[in-house]
Amino acid sequence: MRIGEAAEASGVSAKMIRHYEAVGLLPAAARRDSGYRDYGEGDVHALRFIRRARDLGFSLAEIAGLLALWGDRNRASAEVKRVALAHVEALEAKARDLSAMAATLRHLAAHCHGDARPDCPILEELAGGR
Amino acid sequence: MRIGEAAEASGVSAKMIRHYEAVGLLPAAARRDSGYRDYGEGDVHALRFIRRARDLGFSLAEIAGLLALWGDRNRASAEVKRVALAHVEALEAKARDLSAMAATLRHLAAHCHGDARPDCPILEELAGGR
DNA sequence: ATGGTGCTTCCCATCATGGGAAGGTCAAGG
DNA sequence: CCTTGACCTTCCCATGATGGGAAGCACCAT
Repeated sequence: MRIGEAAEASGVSAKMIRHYEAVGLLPAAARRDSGYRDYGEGDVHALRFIRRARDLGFSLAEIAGLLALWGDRNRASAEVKRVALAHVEALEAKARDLSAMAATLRHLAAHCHGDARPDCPILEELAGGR
Repeated sequence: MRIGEAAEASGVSAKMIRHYEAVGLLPAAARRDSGYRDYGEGDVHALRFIRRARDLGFSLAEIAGLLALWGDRNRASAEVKRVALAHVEALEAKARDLSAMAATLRHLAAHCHGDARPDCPILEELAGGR
């Protein structure tokens, strides 16, 4: 199938499919005489794999590792688990950071009148009001 | 003071100070005869304001708005509060997304033996194993 | 005057993604 | 047979915030 159909079938845009090939995440696709890229079911599976991994927040570098593990029948599941849990830690840390920012800001906003008056603890805090 | 001292005093790198000026977040700094940028206390206050806003996850575009509000003595605090709460929503949404990813992945990892055997529900899920 | 430190501008890289231009390919229909 | 339109190709540029590094100028202490 052509790249547009592979994109449709996998949920990865044609633009990104070409990009993944360019950065070496995917092997160079087969070509028709016309020069068009030609994909099979196996390629679509790999693309779906990548999309799901992206949906779980893995970077392309991490996905490259996961693809290698996926393709290695003798891999130890311990290795996969290690990569996954390291990523979980990173996700949770980032989530905590964002939640902390949100909490701080929500606290400041709670003390802001939010009316026509100009005084506002949010700006005062940003300006270094302590 | 020169840019290095302003960077030291504000916690914003010299590189970023120049960048903020280049993108219009800050007015062009005063210059000495030598061509060196010259900063005063007011500039350092603005830089600290930016750094604190960045620490709370505001984008440079949002900060531009906050700086304008900060400099407007007649602003209504309602406006500031509105911007802040919209940002809180965005932060919380992003935190939820990350937490959801982490939870999904942690769940998958919990069902992965994590030993020398090759079978692994994490890869199976990514491969679309349902 | 010399060395070292700090400043200047300019270009490049990151990471994942998309927009868009210029031009080639192919199938359907007049 | 030729046109039209949808699809493909490559290549360049942009995003957002930050940093690295090079080439060259300014300044200060020795």
